[in-house]
This record gives sequence, structure tokens and C-alpha cells, in this order.
Amino acid sequence: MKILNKHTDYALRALIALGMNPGSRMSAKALSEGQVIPYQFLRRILQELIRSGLVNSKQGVGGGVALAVDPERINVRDVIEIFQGPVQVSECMFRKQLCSNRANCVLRHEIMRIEQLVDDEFSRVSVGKLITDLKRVGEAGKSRHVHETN
Amino acid sequence: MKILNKHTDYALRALIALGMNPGSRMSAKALSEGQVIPYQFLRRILQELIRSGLVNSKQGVGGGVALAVDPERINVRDVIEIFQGPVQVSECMFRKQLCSNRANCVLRHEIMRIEQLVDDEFSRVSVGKLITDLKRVGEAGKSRHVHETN
DNA sequence: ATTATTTGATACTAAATTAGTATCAGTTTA
DNA sequence: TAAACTGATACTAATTTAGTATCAAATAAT
Ligand code: FES
Ligand code: FES
Repeated sequence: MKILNKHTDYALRALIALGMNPGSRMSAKALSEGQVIPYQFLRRILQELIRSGLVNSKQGVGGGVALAVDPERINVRDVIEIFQGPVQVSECMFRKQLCSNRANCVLRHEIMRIEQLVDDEFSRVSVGKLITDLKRVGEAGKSRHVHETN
Repeated sequence: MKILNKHTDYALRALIALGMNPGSRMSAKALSEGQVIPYQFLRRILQELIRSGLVNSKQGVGGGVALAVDPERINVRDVIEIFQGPVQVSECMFRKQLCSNRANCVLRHEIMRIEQLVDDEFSRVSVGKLITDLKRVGEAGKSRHVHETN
């Protein structure tokens, strides 16, 4: 049961990389090589991040993408939502009118509670926090990359 | 981002149905009709529940499945684990030795925290609790079915 | 102006997972 | 011995996720 998919994972890595040296504009190519993410795949992910307003872009030589908002104000929840839709544990479909008392459904109720909890927790983790933590650890540890799912 | 898949969902519905009238043994056919779950699919799900020890089975006429353990001692986490594996938000693969300080990875750390939280919460929801709640609500509401994902 | 570098838009393929179906052998009861 | 069951297992279909490819348009440097 995996919660983050590659889109989300790569997006987070890219955002963190962009936030590491503030104000930096990086090309998809550079990011792809730095974070070891398939170029074309990353391109599409970046395009979504641009559409969502989290990063801005500039075409042409010397162009690339940069954070459009303070990394403190980007949280993991946002990114999950962009690539995987809102957290929802399960959803009743009223399939063929069978579910006549959705409002009273206990399982649904419990599940929504947990769903909310997960949502809140992911909201609490900002890219900014990840960056500052990474930097602090980096002082000692010295590793370049960011994170790798699978 | 859906957390429960159909296997888990149907399994839970079956377990709840079995627990509703204690000691009852029901055939896959009856369960399938009662809960509106595709018969052959449910059969395989039940077979897994049997293997896992949560229910026992009896072959032949009048046979079927029944809960093997107290519904209070079956929780949603158990069922998720059977059908979707352990909760794991994401996992570092050490792909090509790039991830040299997994232990210090901040994203991983945060994610494991949330993972643990989700796990704990699902552990807290027992089939028994769902049943008693359902019964209480059922007094008033009067609906037959259990829950429906999608 | 021309060329190299970059994103924008979008279509496509491949792999993996999830959902669902089918079949036949063996057990139990009537 | 027939009917109602589960056990085991193989199979197909649908959906989602992951990844590739292409071409147009923008920008900057030469
Ligand atoms: S990148 Fe490997 S553990 Fe985070
Ligand atoms: S079954 Fe419809 S809400 Fe639970």
C-alpha cells in the first residue's frame, strides 16, 4: 500500500532542489540530471507544477523553472493533491441506490476521520521544513540527492 | 488518492456481515448476493481471509465461512495488510547507490511518521466496533447494506 | 538572421496494478 | 449419487501509473 506515487515523489524532489538555493532558476535538464529523474517525465511534472502556480518558468536559453512561492508555503499535501487528487480513503457511489443511508454509514465515518488526519499531517510538512532539515543534516552527512521512492 | 481498494473493501463488508449475527456461517453465494459483490471475486477474497485465519470455512452443503476470531480483535489495519500489504508511504530503493544517507533522509523521516500514524489509526478501528455502531444506527435508520467503495 | 536552448502542448506506448471471470477438483450433506 | 459447497489456480479485462516522443513557440547569444 503505497501512498506517494512517482509523480508526487519527483515533484517533491524537484521542489526541494529548487528551494535549496533560493531564487535559482534551473532547467528541466539540469534537474533531471541532478535528481536522476527521466527527463521527459520530469518535464510533464514540471508543466503541472507550473500550471498549479507553485513554480514559474522562462523559455529559451538560460530559462528554466523556479519556485513561485515561498517553500514554507508549499506542503506535501498540496503536491499530493496536484498529482493524485485529494486524499480520500474510499467513496460511496450510491451504486444502484443500494446505499440509502450514507450519512449514517459507520465505516465511512471512521474512514473519513482517518482521511482527515492524513490530510492534516501531510499539510503540516512543508517543503521549506524539509529543506532546512536537509541542510542541517547535510552539514554532517554530505549527500547530494533528495529522496527516492519506489 | 484512494487508500482502500476493492479487495479490502469487500473483505470488510464480508467480515461485517459475518459478524452481524454472531456464529453464523454463510456461503460465498449468500454473501455475494447480500452485499452485492461479484461472486467469483468474493470467493477469492474469502479464500485469502481463510488463509489468513480470520475466518474458517466448511465445505459441502450447508457449508460456508464464519468468523474465526472475535470481531473486536479484527481491525481494519489487518485487512488492509492482507490485501494491500503493509502501509508504507514510500520506500527508498538505494537505486544505483545514490542514496547514501537513508538514515538521515528528512522526507523519509516525515513520511515514516505519517505512515505510522495511519497504521495506528487503522489499527484502532475494529470490525467489532463497526458492527456495534452499525447496529446502533440501524435501529433508527434501517438500511441493510454495509459500505460501498469506489 | 541563425542557431542553440529552453518551455508549451499534446499524443503516444509500456508496465504494473487492480478488478473481475472461469474451471475443475475435492468435501459434505441429504 | 446429486446438489451445494470450498480449494486451488489460471486467465482476461480495465484502469492507473510510468515513461517516451514530437513539434511548435520563446528567448538569448552569436
Ligand atoms: S532518498 Fe533514499 S531515503 Fe530518502
Ligand atoms: S456504503 Fe455507502 S456510505 Fe457506506
